Amino acid sequence: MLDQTGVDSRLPLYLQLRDQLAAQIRAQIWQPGQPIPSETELRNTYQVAIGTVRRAIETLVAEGLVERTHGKGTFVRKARFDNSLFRFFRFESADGRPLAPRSVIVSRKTISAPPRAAEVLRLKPQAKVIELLRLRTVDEQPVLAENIYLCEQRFKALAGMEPAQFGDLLYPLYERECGQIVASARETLTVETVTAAQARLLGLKENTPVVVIERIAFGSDGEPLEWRQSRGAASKFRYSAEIR
Amino acid sequence: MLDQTGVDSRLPLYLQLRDQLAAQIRAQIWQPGQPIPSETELRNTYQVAIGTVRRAIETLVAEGLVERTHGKGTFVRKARFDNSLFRFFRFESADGRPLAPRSVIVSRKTISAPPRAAEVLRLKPQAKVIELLRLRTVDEQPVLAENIYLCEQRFKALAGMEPAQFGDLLYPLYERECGQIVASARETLTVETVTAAQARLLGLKENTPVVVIERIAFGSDGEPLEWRQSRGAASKFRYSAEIR
DNA sequence: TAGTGGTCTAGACCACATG
DNA sequence: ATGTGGTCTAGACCACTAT
Repeated sequence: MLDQTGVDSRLPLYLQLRDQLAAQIRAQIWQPGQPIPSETELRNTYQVAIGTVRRAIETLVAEGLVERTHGKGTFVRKARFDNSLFRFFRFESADGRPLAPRSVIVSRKTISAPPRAAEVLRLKPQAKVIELLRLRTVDEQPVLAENIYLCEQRFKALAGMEPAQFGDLLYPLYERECGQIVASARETLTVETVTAAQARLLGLKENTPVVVIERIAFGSDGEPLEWRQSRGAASKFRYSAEIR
Repeated sequence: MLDQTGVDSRLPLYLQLRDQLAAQIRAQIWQPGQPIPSETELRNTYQVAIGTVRRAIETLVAEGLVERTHGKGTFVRKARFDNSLFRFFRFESADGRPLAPRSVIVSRKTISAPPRAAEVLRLKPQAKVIELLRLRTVDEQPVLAENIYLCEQRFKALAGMEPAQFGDLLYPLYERECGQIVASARETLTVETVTAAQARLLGLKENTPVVVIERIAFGSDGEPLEWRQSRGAASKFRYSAEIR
């Protein structure tokens, strides 16, 4: 029925099919923005009922891997998701024009994982991780300081590149250079007073309150890919969430 | 097919059925915690295919109105949702026991709606609203100050009651006394420094940073029911959210 | 063992997008 | 006109829960 490339045949059929499709998306066999085969085609190639195909695709839609449009088709979703952190800090230039945040990598090191990083990324205690310190600016003003941890295994390619070449957005970089696609994230917000080092980085007075956004970013298989802490002045912060 | 009590017959069948079922849940014909009729029963009474019944119920599940358990049935969900705001502030007593927050209504007035309240609750500019000021305490210590606005029409019953009788949780009260069930909410978080009045209420020093949680609570029909602003010391704050 | 929801089939027909 | 996804039917069979 389905060829058995690593799918668990104890799962319901529609989930086995979902896994097959997800695997092909992950393997970039169907490129982001491009359509996947139609329901009828999938029914033929996998020899299952059309309803089962639909169920599998509906699952992928719910997970955000694909998008459907009525008469057009089912398309692999581009990871537009990035930058979404940034919308939580509101910065408006005087004339209200939209402002593009810039990023500077302040440092990049390969170190053995701090205990908390290893725990969050589900690595062995002394596993290697890449640590990035990154500063995000708007109109030359520093606004966000970020500590980012990545599993060295998965993100080897970044250890060899010039940090200046990383560009302003990391998630497209992860996708392009390391084949790692961020699909979802969990964020935890707290407020603390700024440390001396961070006050210097951000150009804040000491004891200013800062918001800390701790983010764990997950791949479409649910594995944690990135652990990130972002700090910015609390006074410029705004965050929205839906409940239920 | 479906009897036409206010459902839009231009909608797909499964949505018409969803609306019918949702109406009966709202009308308390099926009580929270109790099962709704089985798929087969619904198929018979409404004369639609079983798949259509399933689709309608799946929609209700997604909206959080009912819960399904395999061999048991489909149950109207109890609004356990309450109290969820409170989990965003972490308070631990010295011995780590779980602490029940207490509530005190500091004031209750019926006033004509402030502009922002009217806007949020989608009322006419000078419509009457009930304004509650409420203080939440843990171990006798004040921790959260809340301003709450409710449409007077919908929540008439509260204008007549003794505020001391309200109890510690408002949402069950809304449900019991006014038949209003909160199904979802949108929260927006910001940080500001405390005003003198609130500093007094919360027992904080002036200029302490506080987190403001502005919440709009919606009924299952998507109508805004309550507008609430909660303020608490930023140092005791913790908030989690899933993205995508 | 009976009753419930969960999976799966094999279609028909409709609505939307595009050439 | 063709091809896509969206709705709907009328079942069969399986898995879970309770008695």
